[in-house]
Amino acid sequence: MADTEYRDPSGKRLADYPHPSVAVDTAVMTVVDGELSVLQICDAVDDDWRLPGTFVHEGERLADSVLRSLREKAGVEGLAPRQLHVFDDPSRDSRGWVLSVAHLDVVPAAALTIDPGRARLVAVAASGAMVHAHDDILEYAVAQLREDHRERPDPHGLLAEPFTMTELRRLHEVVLGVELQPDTFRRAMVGRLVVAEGKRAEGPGKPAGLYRRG
Amino acid sequence: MADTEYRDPSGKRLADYPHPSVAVDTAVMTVVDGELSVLQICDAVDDDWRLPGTFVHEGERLADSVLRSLREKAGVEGLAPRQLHVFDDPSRDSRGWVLSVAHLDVVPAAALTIDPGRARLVAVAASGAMVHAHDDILEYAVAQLREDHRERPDPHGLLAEPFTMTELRRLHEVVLGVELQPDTFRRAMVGRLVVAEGKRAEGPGKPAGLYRRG
DNA sequence: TCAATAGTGTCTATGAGACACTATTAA
DNA sequence: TTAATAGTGTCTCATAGACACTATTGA
Repeated sequence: MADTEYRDPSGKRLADYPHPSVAVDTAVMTVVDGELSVLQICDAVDDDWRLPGTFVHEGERLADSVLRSLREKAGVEGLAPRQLHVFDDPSRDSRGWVLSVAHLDVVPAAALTIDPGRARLVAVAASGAMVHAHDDILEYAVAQLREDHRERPDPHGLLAEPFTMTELRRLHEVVLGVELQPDTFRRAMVGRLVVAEGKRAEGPGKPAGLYRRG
Repeated sequence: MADTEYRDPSGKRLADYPHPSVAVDTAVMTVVDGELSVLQICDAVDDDWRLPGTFVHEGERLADSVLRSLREKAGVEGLAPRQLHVFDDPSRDSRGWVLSVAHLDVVPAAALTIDPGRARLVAVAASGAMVHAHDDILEYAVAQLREDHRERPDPHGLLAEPFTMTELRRLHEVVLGVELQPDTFRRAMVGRLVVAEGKRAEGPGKPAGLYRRG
């Protein structure tokens, strides 16, 4: 793949330039126990909590680096990593010149099997400071997640289908961090959903209709 | 800055990992002659038109790499580069494993002095294919630019202050690629502008009031 | 005066929000 | 029946869009 004969106008080969280390760091987000939560791992070196990440391997796509880091560092199978931002402050990482490409991956809690020795899920509201400015990454991730949930119903498939309108609303309330009017929410979302068979009753009260994502 | 003693859990130093080349490629956008336009340079190697870019120098911030590449490759003084996306397809660049961090920089035409031997401004609508999938970068840039112009008046300062409401509307029409209703546009924007002194008449007709960005 | 451009009054359609009402179940 | 939850009818208010009107200039 690499054309080792390539030389730039000044005669230098690609390998003659100094190269940064390129890492991916990922905010794996989910909703569990009515809380918007993020996956943290315990850093083997610093014994600090941080977001899972890894250096990019040769010829690897960034999304594949993300999925590999989640498997190796947290024993978690990721889904669809999405680029957020490149953090490029040269003093950001004490190990040297590292560019970190922040990612967001949203995974239903049901698909996350957490090994307590390696990883934990922490509510975003309660998540303390992490190393290497990983809090900044979390901020980007939450902002992106909220943006996604403002228009579309359950855009990342956090709910098991079929789901009730109330379940969908509670999900959006948790992600957005605000209470939503049931009637307004229903009218905004019903056109973007498909009706599913059957009803579901949670305790007393009229059974709720069921929906699937469009 | 670099801690050369750092070793990861498997005993490898940072430098022992293979490293990608990291480049920045920038869509410098402006509006000239009523056209949304992009700066292209003529590639010295391939003799193809492309977006200006460079490899990132050691310890350099990405935004500084962008500004340097614009100075060196196009003789242009950039303003405020903004990250768009990392293009990471390993086969994207024939020279080898290159990650390209796409940027957008919006510069008023008045601040762009184009050396015809090195660079040119091309209307986006008429811009043909560029090398290394630089067309993808342009798509991201245009989408971002339109997003910015949907809410805020002249968000990147393309107009010289003070300006008339009609000048502002024509700018937004060019960027968004649609015609806008003068009255609706005025009412949407007037609250986000500050009134400036004086009037300006362009030919016959009532002289227009002047505004500045908030 | 007329032509041309700037700016406003106002009607209408749309949609968000709020509230009250109806609907359907368990106990 | 009552309590609880689901879902709808409808009023109000804010806003976008459209259109017509007024305002102010040069020729």
